[in-house]
Amino acid sequence: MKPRDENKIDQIYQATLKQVKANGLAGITMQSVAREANIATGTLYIYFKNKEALILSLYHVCVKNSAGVYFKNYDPKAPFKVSFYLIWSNMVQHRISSFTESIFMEQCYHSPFIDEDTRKTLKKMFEPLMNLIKRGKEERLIKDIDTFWLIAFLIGTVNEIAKRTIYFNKKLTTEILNTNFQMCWDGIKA
Amino acid sequence: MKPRDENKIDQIYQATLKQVKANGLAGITMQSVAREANIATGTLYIYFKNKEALILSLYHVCVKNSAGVYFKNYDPKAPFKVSFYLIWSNMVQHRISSFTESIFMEQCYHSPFIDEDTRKTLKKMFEPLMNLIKRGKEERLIKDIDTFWLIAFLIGTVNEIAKRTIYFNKKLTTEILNTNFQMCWDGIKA
DNA sequence: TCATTAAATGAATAAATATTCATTTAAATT
DNA sequence: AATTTAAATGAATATTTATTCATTTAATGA
Repeated sequence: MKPRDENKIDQIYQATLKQVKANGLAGITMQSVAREANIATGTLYIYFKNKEALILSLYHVCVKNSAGVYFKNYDPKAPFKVSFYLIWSNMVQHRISSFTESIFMEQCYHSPFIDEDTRKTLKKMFEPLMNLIKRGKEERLIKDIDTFWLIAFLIGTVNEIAKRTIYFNKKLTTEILNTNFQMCWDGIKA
Repeated sequence: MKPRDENKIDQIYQATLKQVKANGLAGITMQSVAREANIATGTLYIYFKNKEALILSLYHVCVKNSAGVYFKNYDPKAPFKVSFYLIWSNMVQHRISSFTESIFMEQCYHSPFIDEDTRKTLKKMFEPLMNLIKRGKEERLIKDIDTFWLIAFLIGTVNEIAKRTIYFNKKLTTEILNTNFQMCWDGIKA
């Protein structure tokens, strides 16, 4: 018997991301995804039940991917600021290197494809970061502000740096990264 | 002769925004917009040539609306920090009170509807803010960092505060607003 | 009041898009 | 090499959605 080409799923995912980046979630069609992936339209339906399943499945893969990367090399025993810098910079770098995934996730968030439950799983992704922030407050290193707003502050800066790096075609040197981190740190430090 | 109901255009805009908030740009159809606006599908085509024209036209209205509000009550002769707080808080408040517009604009940005030129008009909107930032640097009140990244920092925080206020159904009290401003200010101050 | 004119309607049609399926292809097993 | 099995194909079909248009409605001015 003929086995599945296990590369194909990733090929389809990549094609979908590319299409979403170019035309938005509103712009993708099953034919355009198939064309981009160099496969027949019907083949999509061997790997995914329908369009919704494809999008949803890709969404979950993207969420999973991010979560892992954010905490790469994270050592909970390292000093607070070291850990904080690591995670902050992981987030910035991942959002830049996986920018199409980020856009895709953002667009999914307000779409008929993602339901309320799916939305909630996103929250769990940030639990280790929440714990780190709490630790920073306990150690009196950062401001005694509701963790919710401290994280809002972080995520906001991270997102916008990534967006602008891509849209305005900037090269994010270590110097620029550190300058941006400095603003962020000064914002939250006690 | 029967005159046009001049309220109708706004009615259509509001219906479109409501639909986009609920289902994303990928989820709207001319029939769903018409239903939401309590008019017949055909009536949409009296006011707009086609779907693309409707979306594009609404996009321009939204951009125009934001630009004005951000600089409401702005007095260039006021002290820097006063002006800065005013504009920052105008931005936060406008993004919250016009959240559907914000989502819509964000989604349009990556869609087949908006072209490169249209995208550029967004940049002009922030020119007065750029000038204020430059003044702050000249007065040595804020860090000597590329205005581009200072603005990225601001916009990032503003966007995320607005998003979270809405998504997590928070009440943005003056106290919380000021706490958030403090982080932002500490981040950019010299 | 009546005639005129354009708005408004919504069913009908056109166009775009998702999905299916009969057929072909190719890997694996005998 | 022949057989089996599922993948792959892409044209055909089903479905959804955009757009049109013959008809009705209502505001205006003669």
